[in-house]
Amino acid sequence: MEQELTIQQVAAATGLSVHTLRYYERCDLIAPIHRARNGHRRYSAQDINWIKFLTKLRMTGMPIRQMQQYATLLRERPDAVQERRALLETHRQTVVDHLQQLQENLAVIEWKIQHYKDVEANLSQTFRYTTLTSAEIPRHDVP
Amino acid sequence: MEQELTIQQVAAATGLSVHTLRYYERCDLIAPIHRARNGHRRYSAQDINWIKFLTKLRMTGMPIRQMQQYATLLRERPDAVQERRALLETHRQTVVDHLQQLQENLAVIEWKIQHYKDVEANLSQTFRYTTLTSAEIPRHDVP
DNA sequence: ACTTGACTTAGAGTGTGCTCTAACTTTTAG
DNA sequence: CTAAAAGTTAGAGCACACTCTAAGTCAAGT
Repeated sequence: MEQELTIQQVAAATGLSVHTLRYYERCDLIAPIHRARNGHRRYSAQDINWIKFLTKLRMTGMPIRQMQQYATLLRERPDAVQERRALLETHRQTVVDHLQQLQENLAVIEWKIQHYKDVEANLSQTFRYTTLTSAEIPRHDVP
Repeated sequence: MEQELTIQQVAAATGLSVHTLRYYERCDLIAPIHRARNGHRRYSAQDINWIKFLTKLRMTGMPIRQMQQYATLLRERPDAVQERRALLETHRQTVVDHLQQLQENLAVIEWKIQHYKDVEANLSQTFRYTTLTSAEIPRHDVP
Protein backbone atom coordinates (compact mmCIF):
# COMPACT_ATOMS: atom_id res chain seq x y z
CA MET A 1 0.00 0.00 0.00
CA GLU A 2 1.55 3.24 -1.19
CA GLN A 3 0.21 5.67 1.34
CA GLU A 4 0.73 9.24 0.25
CA LEU A 5 1.06 11.90 2.88
CA THR A 6 0.10 15.56 2.95
CA ILE A 7 2.65 18.27 3.55
CA GLN A 8 1.42 18.65 7.15
CA GLN A 9 1.95 14.99 7.85
CA VAL A 10 5.42 15.09 6.35
CA ALA A 11 6.24 18.12 8.46
CA ALA A 12 5.16 16.19 11.54
CA ALA A 13 7.10 13.12 10.42
CA THR A 14 10.36 14.90 9.58
CA GLY A 15 10.45 17.81 12.01
CA LEU A 16 10.71 20.31 9.17
CA SER A 17 8.11 23.04 8.78
CA VAL A 18 5.77 23.06 5.79
CA HIS A 19 7.54 26.25 4.73
CA THR A 20 10.86 24.51 4.80
CA LEU A 21 9.53 21.52 2.87
CA ARG A 22 8.36 23.81 0.07
CA TYR A 23 11.61 25.76 0.27
CA TYR A 24 13.65 22.58 -0.07
CA GLU A 25 11.64 21.60 -3.12
CA ARG A 26 12.03 25.07 -4.62
CA CYS A 27 15.77 24.90 -4.38
CA ASP A 28 15.91 21.39 -5.80
CA LEU A 29 16.88 19.52 -2.67
CA ILE A 30 13.70 17.56 -3.22
CA ALA A 31 12.56 16.62 -6.71
CA PRO A 32 9.11 17.89 -7.70
CA ILE A 33 6.63 16.08 -5.48
CA HIS A 34 3.69 14.22 -7.00
CA ARG A 35 0.47 16.20 -6.88
CA ALA A 36 -3.12 15.22 -6.12
CA ARG A 37 -5.78 16.29 -8.67
CA ASN A 38 -6.24 19.54 -6.79
CA GLY A 39 -2.56 20.42 -7.03
CA HIS A 40 -1.72 19.57 -3.42
CA ARG A 41 1.49 17.71 -2.74
CA ARG A 42 1.37 14.01 -1.92
CA TYR A 43 4.57 12.61 -0.49
CA SER A 44 5.54 8.98 -0.98
CA ALA A 45 7.47 6.79 1.48
CA GLN A 46 10.56 7.27 -0.70
CA ASP A 47 10.15 11.03 -0.53
CA ILE A 48 10.02 10.83 3.26
CA ASN A 49 13.11 8.67 3.45
CA TRP A 50 14.96 11.09 1.25
CA ILE A 51 13.84 14.05 3.33
CA LYS A 52 14.89 12.28 6.51
CA PHE A 53 18.30 11.67 5.06
CA LEU A 54 18.52 15.29 3.98
CA THR A 55 17.86 16.38 7.54
CA LYS A 56 20.71 14.19 8.73
CA LEU A 57 23.06 15.87 6.30
CA ARG A 58 21.69 19.24 7.39
CA MET A 59 21.96 18.49 11.09
CA THR A 60 25.57 17.51 10.65
CA GLY A 61 26.17 20.94 9.18
CA MET A 62 26.22 20.24 5.45
CA PRO A 63 25.46 23.51 3.62
CA ILE A 64 22.46 23.65 1.29
CA ARG A 65 24.80 24.04 -1.69
CA GLN A 66 26.47 20.73 -1.03
CA MET A 67 23.16 19.00 -0.45
CA GLN A 68 22.08 20.37 -3.81
CA GLN A 69 25.15 18.82 -5.41
CA TYR A 70 24.34 15.50 -3.84
CA ALA A 71 20.67 15.69 -4.83
CA THR A 72 21.53 16.68 -8.40
CA LEU A 73 24.05 13.88 -8.67
CA LEU A 74 21.44 11.44 -7.47
CA ARG A 75 18.83 12.65 -9.92
CA GLU A 76 20.95 13.19 -13.02
CA ARG A 77 23.56 10.48 -12.69
CA PRO A 78 22.08 7.75 -10.52
CA ASP A 79 24.90 5.38 -11.50
CA ALA A 80 27.63 7.72 -10.29
CA VAL A 81 27.84 5.90 -6.99
CA GLN A 82 31.51 6.67 -6.61
CA GLU A 83 30.96 10.43 -6.89
CA ARG A 84 28.19 10.34 -4.31
CA ARG A 85 30.38 8.34 -2.00
CA ALA A 86 33.22 10.82 -2.46
CA LEU A 87 30.89 13.65 -1.53
CA LEU A 88 29.71 11.84 1.58
CA GLU A 89 33.23 10.91 2.60
CA THR A 90 34.36 14.51 2.34
CA HIS A 91 31.46 15.48 4.52
CA ARG A 92 32.17 12.62 6.90
CA GLN A 93 35.66 13.97 7.49
CA THR A 94 34.29 17.44 8.14
CA VAL A 95 31.88 16.05 10.70
CA VAL A 96 34.55 13.94 12.39
CA ASP A 97 36.81 16.99 12.66
CA HIS A 98 33.96 19.06 14.00
CA LEU A 99 33.13 16.40 16.57
CA GLN A 100 36.74 16.26 17.68
CA GLN A 101 36.85 20.01 18.14
CA LEU A 102 33.53 20.03 19.93
CA GLN A 103 34.81 17.46 22.39
CA GLU A 104 37.97 19.42 23.06
CA ASN A 105 36.06 22.61 23.68
CA LEU A 106 33.53 20.79 25.82
CA ALA A 107 36.39 19.50 27.97
CA VAL A 108 37.53 23.06 28.62
CA ILE A 109 34.01 24.12 29.56
CA GLU A 110 33.68 21.15 31.89
CA TRP A 111 36.99 21.98 33.42
CA LYS A 112 35.73 25.45 34.14
CA ILE A 113 32.50 24.13 35.64
CA GLN A 114 34.56 21.98 37.95
CA HIS A 115 36.68 24.95 38.84
CA TYR A 116 33.57 26.90 39.79
CA LYS A 117 32.42 24.01 41.93
CA ASP A 118 35.75 24.07 43.75
CA VAL A 119 35.48 27.81 44.25
CA GLU A 120 31.95 27.45 45.60
CA ALA A 121 33.10 24.72 47.98
CA ASN A 122 35.91 26.91 49.25
CA LEU A 123 33.64 29.90 49.71
CA SER A 124 31.26 27.88 51.86
CA GLN A 125 34.03 26.82 54.24
CA THR A 126 34.88 28.74 57.40
CA PHE A 127 38.54 28.65 56.56
CA ARG A 128 38.84 29.70 53.00
CA TYR A 129 41.56 28.73 50.56
CA THR A 130 42.74 25.96 52.86
CA THR A 131 42.05 23.30 50.25
CA LEU A 132 43.88 24.00 47.07
CA THR A 133 42.38 22.51 43.98
CA SER A 134 41.91 24.57 40.86
CA ALA A 135 41.94 27.66 43.07
CA GLU A 136 45.70 27.61 42.66
CA ILE A 137 45.40 28.67 39.09
CA PRO A 138 45.88 32.41 38.53
CA ARG A 139 42.64 34.36 38.40
CA HIS A 140 43.18 35.70 34.91
CA ASP A 141 43.14 32.20 33.48
CA VAL A 142 39.80 31.47 35.08
CA PRO A 143 37.17 34.04 34.25
CA MET B 1 56.54 41.16 31.86
CA GLU B 2 53.09 42.35 30.75
CA GLN B 3 53.46 42.22 27.01
CA GLU B 4 50.62 43.98 25.29
CA LEU B 5 49.60 42.84 21.85
CA THR B 6 48.17 44.68 18.86
CA ILE B 7 44.85 43.74 17.35
CA GLN B 8 46.66 42.00 14.49
CA GLN B 9 48.64 39.86 16.85
CA VAL B 10 45.54 38.94 18.80
CA ALA B 11 43.78 38.03 15.57
CA ALA B 12 46.67 35.74 14.72
CA ALA B 13 46.70 34.28 18.23
CA THR B 14 42.97 33.63 18.49
CA GLY B 15 41.93 32.89 14.93
CA LEU B 16 39.39 35.71 14.96
CA SER B 17 39.59 38.51 12.41
CA VAL B 18 40.40 42.05 13.50
CA HIS B 19 36.88 42.93 12.41
CA THR B 20 35.44 40.29 14.69
CA LEU B 21 37.60 41.40 17.59
CA ARG B 22 36.27 44.93 17.30
CA TYR B 23 32.74 43.59 16.81
CA TYR B 24 33.00 41.50 19.99
CA GLU B 25 34.15 44.54 21.92
CA ARG B 26 31.35 46.64 20.46
CA CYS B 27 28.72 44.20 21.65
CA ASP B 28 30.28 43.89 25.09
CA LEU B 29 31.60 40.38 24.83
CA ILE B 30 34.97 41.93 25.54
CA ALA B 31 35.32 44.78 28.02
CA PRO B 32 36.84 47.99 26.61
CA ILE B 33 40.42 47.17 25.75
CA HIS B 34 43.25 49.31 27.10
CA ARG B 35 44.51 51.84 24.56
CA ALA B 36 47.99 53.03 23.68
CA ARG B 37 48.59 56.82 23.67
CA ASN B 38 47.54 56.95 20.03
CA GLY B 39 44.21 55.24 20.72
CA HIS B 40 45.22 51.85 19.35
CA ARG B 41 44.11 48.78 21.27
CA ARG B 42 46.66 46.92 23.37
CA TYR B 43 45.54 43.50 24.52
CA SER B 44 46.81 41.97 27.75
CA ALA B 45 47.41 38.27 28.42
CA GLN B 46 44.16 38.20 30.39
CA ASP B 47 42.30 39.68 27.44
CA ILE B 48 43.67 36.96 25.22
CA ASN B 49 42.70 34.21 27.64
CA TRP B 50 39.22 35.59 27.84
CA ILE B 51 38.95 35.83 24.07
CA LYS B 52 40.18 32.27 23.71
CA PHE B 53 37.55 31.10 26.14
CA LEU B 54 34.91 33.07 24.26
CA THR B 55 35.86 31.29 21.05
CA LYS B 56 35.40 27.96 22.80
CA LEU B 57 31.91 28.94 23.84
CA ARG B 58 31.28 30.19 20.34
CA MET B 59 32.66 27.08 18.65
CA THR B 60 30.40 24.93 20.76
CA GLY B 61 27.48 26.89 19.41
CA MET B 62 26.71 29.29 22.22
CA PRO B 63 24.79 32.25 20.78
CA ILE B 64 26.23 35.76 21.18
CA ARG B 65 23.33 36.68 23.47
CA GLN B 66 24.25 34.02 25.97
CA MET B 67 27.92 34.91 25.79
CA GLN B 68 26.88 38.47 26.54
CA GLN B 69 25.01 37.26 29.62
CA TYR B 70 28.06 35.39 30.77
CA ALA B 71 30.38 38.33 30.09
CA THR B 72 28.07 40.77 31.85
CA LEU B 73 27.75 38.46 34.84
CA LEU B 74 31.51 38.23 35.01
CA ARG B 75 31.98 41.98 34.83
CA GLU B 76 29.13 43.18 37.04
CA ARG B 77 28.88 40.41 39.60
CA PRO B 78 32.27 38.73 39.73
CA ASP B 79 31.28 36.90 42.93
CA ALA B 80 28.22 35.29 41.36
CA VAL B 81 30.15 32.11 40.70
CA GLN B 82 27.07 29.95 41.09
CA GLU B 83 25.18 31.86 38.37
CA ARG B 84 28.07 31.58 35.97
CA ARG B 85 28.35 27.89 36.66
CA ALA B 86 24.61 27.46 36.08
CA LEU B 87 24.95 29.19 32.73
CA LEU B 88 27.86 26.98 31.74
CA GLU B 89 26.10 23.83 32.90
CA THR B 90 23.07 24.66 30.81
CA HIS B 91 25.33 25.16 27.87
CA ARG B 92 27.21 21.97 28.67
CA GLN B 93 24.00 19.97 28.41
CA THR B 94 23.17 21.61 25.09
CA VAL B 95 26.58 20.66 23.75
CA VAL B 96 26.36 17.10 25.06
CA ASP B 97 22.96 16.68 23.39
CA HIS B 98 24.27 18.15 20.18
CA LEU B 99 27.26 15.81 20.25
CA GLN B 100 24.99 12.84 20.77
CA GLN B 101 22.84 13.80 17.82
CA LEU B 102 25.86 14.47 15.67
CA GLN B 103 27.20 11.01 16.40
CA GLU B 104 23.89 9.37 15.54
CA ASN B 105 23.63 11.22 12.26
CA LEU B 106 27.25 10.49 11.47
CA ALA B 107 26.57 6.80 11.95
CA VAL B 108 23.84 6.94 9.31
CA ILE B 109 26.12 8.74 6.90
CA GLU B 110 28.84 6.18 7.49
CA TRP B 111 26.37 3.39 6.94
CA LYS B 112 25.52 4.90 3.59
CA ILE B 113 29.16 5.25 2.64
CA GLN B 114 29.63 1.57 3.41
CA HIS B 115 26.60 0.76 1.33
CA TYR B 116 28.07 2.64 -1.61
CA LYS B 117 31.31 0.73 -1.19
CA ASP B 118 29.39 -2.52 -1.36
CA VAL B 119 27.56 -1.37 -4.45
CA GLU B 120 30.83 -0.38 -6.12
CA ALA B 121 32.33 -3.76 -5.26
CA ASN B 122 29.38 -5.55 -6.81
CA LEU B 123 29.47 -3.43 -9.95
CA SER B 124 33.11 -4.26 -10.53
CA GLN B 125 32.44 -8.00 -10.49
CA THR B 126 31.68 -10.01 -13.64
CA PHE B 127 28.71 -11.63 -11.99
CA ARG B 128 26.74 -8.87 -10.45
CA TYR B 129 24.54 -9.10 -7.39
CA THR B 130 26.00 -12.48 -6.45
CA THR B 131 27.22 -11.19 -3.12
CA LEU B 132 24.44 -9.77 -1.05
CA THR B 133 25.44 -7.24 1.52
CA SER B 134 23.62 -3.97 1.86
CA ALA B 135 22.45 -4.41 -1.73
CA GLU B 136 19.56 -6.36 -0.29
CA ILE B 137 18.08 -3.26 1.16
CA PRO B 138 15.34 -1.75 -0.99
CA ARG B 139 16.53 0.98 -3.32
CA HIS B 140 14.21 3.65 -1.97
CA ASP B 141 15.84 3.46 1.43
CA VAL B 142 19.24 4.07 -0.08
CA PRO B 143 19.42 7.12 -2.24
C1' DA C 1 -24.73 29.54 0.10
C1' DC C 2 -21.17 30.26 2.98
C1' DT C 3 -17.59 29.68 6.22
C1' DT C 4 -13.55 27.18 7.66
C1' DG C 5 -9.31 25.46 6.91
C1' DA C 6 -5.73 23.36 4.29
C1' DC C 7 -3.38 24.07 0.42
C1' DT C 8 -0.97 26.81 -3.60
C1' DT C 9 2.55 30.49 -5.51
C1' DA C 10 6.01 34.22 -5.91
C1' DG C 11 8.31 36.98 -3.46
C1' DA C 12 9.46 39.72 0.67
C1' DG C 13 11.30 39.74 5.34
C1' DT C 14 14.05 38.08 9.38
C1' DG C 15 17.80 36.75 12.64
C1' DT C 16 22.43 35.61 13.26
C1' DG C 17 27.09 36.49 12.96
C1' DC C 18 30.02 38.34 10.94
C1' DT C 19 32.48 41.29 7.15
C1' DC C 20 33.36 45.23 4.77
C1' DT C 21 33.50 50.32 3.62
C1' DA C 22 34.52 55.15 3.97
C1' DA C 23 36.67 58.65 5.97
C1' DC C 24 40.07 59.70 8.91
C1' DT C 25 44.49 59.54 12.10
C1' DT C 26 48.89 57.95 13.21
C1' DT C 27 53.35 55.62 12.80
C1' DT C 28 57.18 54.02 10.28
C1' DA C 29 60.47 53.77 6.51
C1' DG C 30 62.83 55.83 2.68
C1' DC D 1 58.38 65.39 2.82
C1' DT D 2 55.97 61.64 1.38
C1' DA D 3 54.09 57.27 0.89
C1' DA D 4 52.76 52.96 2.80
C1' DA D 5 50.99 50.33 6.55
C1' DA D 6 48.24 49.89 10.42
C1' DG D 7 45.05 51.68 13.30
C1' DT D 8 40.28 54.16 14.44
C1' DT D 9 34.87 54.80 14.07
C1' DA D 10 29.97 54.39 12.75
C1' DG D 11 27.40 52.23 9.97
C1' DA D 12 26.25 49.57 5.75
C1' DG D 13 26.23 45.10 3.54
C1' DC D 14 26.28 40.14 3.13
C1' DA D 15 25.55 34.96 3.33
C1' DC D 16 22.84 31.68 5.07
C1' DA D 17 18.76 29.24 6.07
C1' DC D 18 14.88 29.74 6.80
C1' DT D 19 10.13 32.06 7.75
C1' DC D 20 6.38 34.62 6.67
C1' DT D 21 2.93 37.22 3.74
C1' DA D 22 -0.51 38.12 0.33
C1' DA D 23 -3.52 36.69 -2.76
C1' DG D 24 -5.67 33.09 -4.40
C1' DT D 25 -7.78 27.98 -5.04
C1' DC D 26 -10.33 24.20 -3.45
C1' DA D 27 -13.08 20.79 -0.66
C1' DA D 28 -15.87 19.70 3.22
C1' DG D 29 -19.27 20.73 6.65
C1' DT D 30 -23.48 23.27 8.31
